[in-house]
Amino acid sequence: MQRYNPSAIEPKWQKVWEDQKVNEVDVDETKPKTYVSGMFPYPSGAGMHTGHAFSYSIVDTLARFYRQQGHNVLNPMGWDTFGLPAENYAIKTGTAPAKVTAENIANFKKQFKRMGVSIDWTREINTSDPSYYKWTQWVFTKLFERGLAYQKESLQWWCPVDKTVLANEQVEGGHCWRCGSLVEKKSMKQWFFKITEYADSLLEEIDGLDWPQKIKTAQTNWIGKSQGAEIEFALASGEEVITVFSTRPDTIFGASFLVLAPEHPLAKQLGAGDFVEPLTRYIDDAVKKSEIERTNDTKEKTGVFTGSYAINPATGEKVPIWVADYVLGGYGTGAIMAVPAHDERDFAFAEKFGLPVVEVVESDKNDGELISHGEGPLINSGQFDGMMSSDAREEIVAWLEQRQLGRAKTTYKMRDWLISRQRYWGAPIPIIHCADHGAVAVPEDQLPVILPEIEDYAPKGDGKSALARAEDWVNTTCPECGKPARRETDTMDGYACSSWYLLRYADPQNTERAWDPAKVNYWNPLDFYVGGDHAVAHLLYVRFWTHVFNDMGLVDFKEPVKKLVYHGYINAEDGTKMSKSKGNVIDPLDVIDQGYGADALRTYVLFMGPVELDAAWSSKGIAGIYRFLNRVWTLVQEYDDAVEKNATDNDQAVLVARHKTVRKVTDDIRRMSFNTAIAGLMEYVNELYKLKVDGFSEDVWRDALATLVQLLAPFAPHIADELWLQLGRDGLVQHAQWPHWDDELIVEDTITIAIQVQGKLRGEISVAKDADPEEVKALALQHDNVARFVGDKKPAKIIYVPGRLVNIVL
RNA sequence: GGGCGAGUGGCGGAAUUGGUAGACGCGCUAGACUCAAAAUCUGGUUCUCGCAAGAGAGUGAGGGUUCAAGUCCCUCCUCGCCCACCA
Repeated sequence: MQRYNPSAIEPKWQKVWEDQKVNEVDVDETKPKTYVSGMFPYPSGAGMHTGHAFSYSIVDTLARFYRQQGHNVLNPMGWDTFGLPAENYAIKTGTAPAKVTAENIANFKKQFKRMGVSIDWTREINTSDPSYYKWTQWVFTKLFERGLAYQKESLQWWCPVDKTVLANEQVEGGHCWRCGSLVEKKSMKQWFFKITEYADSLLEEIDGLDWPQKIKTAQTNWIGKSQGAEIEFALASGEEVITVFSTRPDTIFGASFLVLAPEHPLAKQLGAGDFVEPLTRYIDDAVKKSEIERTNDTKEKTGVFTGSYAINPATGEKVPIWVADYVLGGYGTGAIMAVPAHDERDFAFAEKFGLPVVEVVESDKNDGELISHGEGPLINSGQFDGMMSSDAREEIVAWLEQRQLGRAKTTYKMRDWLISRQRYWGAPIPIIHCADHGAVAVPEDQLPVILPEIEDYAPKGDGKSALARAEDWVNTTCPECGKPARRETDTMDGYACSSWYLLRYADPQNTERAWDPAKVNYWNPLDFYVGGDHAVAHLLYVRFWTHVFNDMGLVDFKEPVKKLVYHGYINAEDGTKMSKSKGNVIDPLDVIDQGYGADALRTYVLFMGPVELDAAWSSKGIAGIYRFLNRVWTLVQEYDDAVEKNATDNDQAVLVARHKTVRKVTDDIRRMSFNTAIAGLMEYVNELYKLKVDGFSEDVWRDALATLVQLLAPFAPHIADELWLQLGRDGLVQHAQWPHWDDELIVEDTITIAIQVQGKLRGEISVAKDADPEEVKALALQHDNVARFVGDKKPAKIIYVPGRLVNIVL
């Protein structure tokens, strides 16, 4: 009898799969397709970690499950290689990022292969390879043509350590998402993608996505659509007009002052008399501070009076204009009408500076509440008195519109996507700046704009990438007029590269175009996208690009991903995050090498708990899974023992257990409940061990074991193919038909019915599966313990839930 | 402050439509095998009382709907995550 030895069988089967090219696929209209992918990894020098092991165990289990179901399954892999770690390493050591990246990829690939993941490696892509970024650049030029890529001078988040600008999504609580340093505001000319033009389209499609609610909510909040009105307040002196944005135009009669953001273009000009000096000082101070610093201490409001007044267009009264940093320059119009009676922030400000508070909505305030923001009938609002505030919103906007003092307006929190990076290791922005023609896109036949090799990768903090110093490369000619011109020296945000790779997998070697629509429309959109990160950034950008491609007629669908499987993190044994400094990192390759093998690792990470939850690694836990695989192994080795006895008494029980397990495992995998699917397999194995003692007929036993192997294969593919061979089956498990079950067979002839008296369990009886309800009720009343509780009383009602229980109500 | 989740044994968790709470695993424990240990196998394991049969309690707290509630409704507490002066 052989012992279970994963380190012997796993490399053997990995080689068989590779030699037989079993995972290489092509368009095949005769089969249902399934396209599954994890979010492609950044191949760091540290190699694969438990998060990768978890993600790709989910991906591969789905891939193998649907393959066994007869689907044509695309399970590709690629590398998200542009980015700061490789460049920082290059700056430190002088090694070209491309070289380090190639080494890291080789290492990652080897590690993934040792996991036994069923990847079609002929489709491997690498975002920093010119054959890939040629098409990233091509997409850029298409967006540029459509006015969706544009340049503008603006205040931007700037990371002083990484010496680059950052997108809003890359600033976390005022700190750089990469290095953690405090970010600053800096005014620069930058490239943007006009994602705001797609705000409504992206919002509309969210509802229909089969994605976790928390991700959908996060995206909805990020887009942050709010409907309101722009209202014009004329200055009391002079021609100028201040436009404010409000979602509560119904409260305009209560607007007792205006507040401008320090960045507002009129803020300084409004200074009058003695107020000029403190106003200027306040504005200069506030603008220097980052937005985050300003918003960090939310408690205490600060601000200064400008000395100027505006006219409330509803009341005609003079209202003072203040400047305060609680109003943000970048949202709405950068100016608000303050309605202190119905807004907490305005109230706090009014209270501190002694400004008037006018109630205009009547409502029941709870004890201790000074203001209300609920709905109610208007008061102190002229001709609108008595109207419900919710109705007044439209009426008042219409009234203002008529007098040309305002209009309905929708605003979004989302800003355009800033994509230029003053760094070397990224896809060059394919633009040439010409003195006569301005920014000109590089024509398709001149793509890719190859990232040149240079000596010194370090940015010098002058707001330009190291590319600016590659004079030979920078100097070129204008595609329009042929005169000398200069290349754009910024590179693209890495998120641009990852916004279309899911399409490239469908047609990865195409040199004529980014993809063949026929192939993409066959494979895409993804059926399953697996990851545990990028709730808004990547997952919003990839949606944005796909919406654009749909508008351009390049793809037949708007949404790139049907089902998003968003998984949790695997923490260290003590429940804290794994980190090198704490020394509590589990290396999945070590786990394999310790002798547990890839099958145990894969099965264990899926058994730990529901995929969406965080879980703590347990060395005892993986040992338990190894024990389980060992039991499966041994069960097959003892095949002859069980068959020799050739008894048939247990055949029916084995059959029932088998069909039950097929149903449970199939259902559970379909609903992503891998932990319970594995638990079901354990139950089945325990049951077979018990039944094995008495033996069975050979064909029943053989089917029981073959089914076990098939159901186990998505989780533990190596042991499955090995045992499949031992059982004398042909070929690989993945080429066999997934087992079927028969609902009729699952119900045993005799079933156990629970008996309750007044809802409390008092006993059990066994009845035939098709027993007559009246008969079951009578039997229930005869049960000794039940009779004791019923006593002399006559049951008022007897409820029978077929196949489950009887409840006797007294 | 806003939004979204979640609270079940010693631990991770299960209970898919309101129908026997605690599947499965870990741990613990008793036994078998062994000179012994490991490995393996078999049994037990929510708490309290009881030799047992069984009884009582029990899914964060309190109330409600129902023959029946972990599941539905209301009030509250705690924790986690995301966003956060967005007018």
